[in-house]
Amino acid sequence: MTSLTEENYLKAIYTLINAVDKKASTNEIAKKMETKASSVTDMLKRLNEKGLVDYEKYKTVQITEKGKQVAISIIRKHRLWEYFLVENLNFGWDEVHDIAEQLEHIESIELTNKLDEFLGFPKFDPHGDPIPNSKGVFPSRESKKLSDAKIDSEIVIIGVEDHSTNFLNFLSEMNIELGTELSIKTKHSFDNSILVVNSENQKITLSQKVANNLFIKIKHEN
Amino acid sequence: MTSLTEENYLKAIYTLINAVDKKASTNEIAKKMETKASSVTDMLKRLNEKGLVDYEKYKTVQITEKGKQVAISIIRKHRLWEYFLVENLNFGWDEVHDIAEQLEHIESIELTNKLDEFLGFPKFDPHGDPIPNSKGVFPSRESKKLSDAKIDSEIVIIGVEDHSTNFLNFLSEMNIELGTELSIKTKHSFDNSILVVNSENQKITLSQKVANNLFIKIKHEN
DNA sequence: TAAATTTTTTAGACTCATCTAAATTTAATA
DNA sequence: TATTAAATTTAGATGAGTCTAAAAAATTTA
Ligand SMILES: [Mn+2]
Ligand SMILES: [Mn+2]
Ligand SMILES: [Mn+2]
Ligand SMILES: [Mn+2]
Repeated sequence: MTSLTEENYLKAIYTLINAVDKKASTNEIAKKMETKASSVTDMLKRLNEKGLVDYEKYKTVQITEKGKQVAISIIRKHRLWEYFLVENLNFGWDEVHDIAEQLEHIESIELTNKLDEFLGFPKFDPHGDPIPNSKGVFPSRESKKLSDAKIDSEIVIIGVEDHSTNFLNFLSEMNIELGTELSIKTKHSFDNSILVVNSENQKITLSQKVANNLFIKIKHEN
Repeated sequence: MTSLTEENYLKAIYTLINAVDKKASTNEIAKKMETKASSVTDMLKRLNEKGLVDYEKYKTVQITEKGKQVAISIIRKHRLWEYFLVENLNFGWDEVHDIAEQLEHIESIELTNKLDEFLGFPKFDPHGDPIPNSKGVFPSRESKKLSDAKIDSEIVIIGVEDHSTNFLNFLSEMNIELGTELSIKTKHSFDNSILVVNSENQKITLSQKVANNLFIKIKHEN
């Protein structure tokens, strides 16, 4: 039995460990969980006791296979529910995260799998994040960023790195969503911003920060 | 803010008060909540403090308008989710209650209303229980029991009083579900059992206990 | 390497929700 | 009405999860 709180800690630890150049230190976990470092220490002891993490004091924590499976299962549910909310209930992609934060803790393997089937076994959620299957395996995908795209190439937006409502709203204003096709026109070397053109011939200038937060698939490299 | 636990207590108190010949005594609440009377007393103090119930010690509790609205909102969510699970995810009507017990606590009025819309604003859940609308109003319905049906009348099963998996399984074995049409043939006075015939000419004998747990609509009274 | 700073852990306290055992009040019965 | 029984509340304890303040360890800087 894992409590709602334990599940949230495991998810945070898992994503911290799997992010580049980040480690699951007490402070990092506290920041992600919006709690205090002392609370994290308490929880790490408990998770260690339950065999969900390997923890020795003053050393950075490692997640066990058991803990990893819990984390992946929570991520699977989160992303499936987000997909449901956007595709079936007509929510915007910027409105679903908080609701999915609640739904991801509903405990019923049968429910998760039937939901997956009902949705048609989607591989990616509304933000382009991969959805692990019922065995916990993530679909693979080349993950290039818009900032890596070459001039004159044609690309499709397939995901976002930053999931904040702020960023998603900004993209909507720029007429960018998942599936949007863009041609790369110019890269300005003085600020690394990129000029792109969409299928309706609109010119859009995107800052390096924005380009760094967009995952793409390359259609053509001229 | 109402916690998950408070919501469950309010739902229990509400249904106890609205059931015939039952009052929301400490012991009754404890029985329904599968907890101890002393825990109930603690919770009643807290709910009273929050203005969700009117409670004075040693007197039976009353629910306030505020508490009633919370309870109805939980019931609304419970029944909408049950409907979704049966209609969209292909669960059986005997499998959905426990999952709905979890889903009913998801907090998002927008989600509830969008789910309602997605489902086509259903009026009754898979067990025939009325679903309150977004304003908390229950659809009305004549609620006759099968045990009240007259000989030679034709009726439709529209609901169950007993929601236990046991009873629902039994009904499935008897080929009875919501919408099943039956003709009342004989009432045996010595044990009050009823002989009915379904649309496929199957003869089914139902005990008084069963007949007392089935809500019906009358189609014909010959 | 020693001092200063940052990170992490511990100690102790708090809330929510629960329990058992005992005390109190209410209801039933003789 | 007095006694007994049942229902209810109080007292005190526990566990999960959190916090602040202080101590201890690790890291950085001089
Ligand atoms: Mn999300
Ligand atoms: Mn997502
Ligand atoms: Mn139910
Ligand atoms: Mn129901």
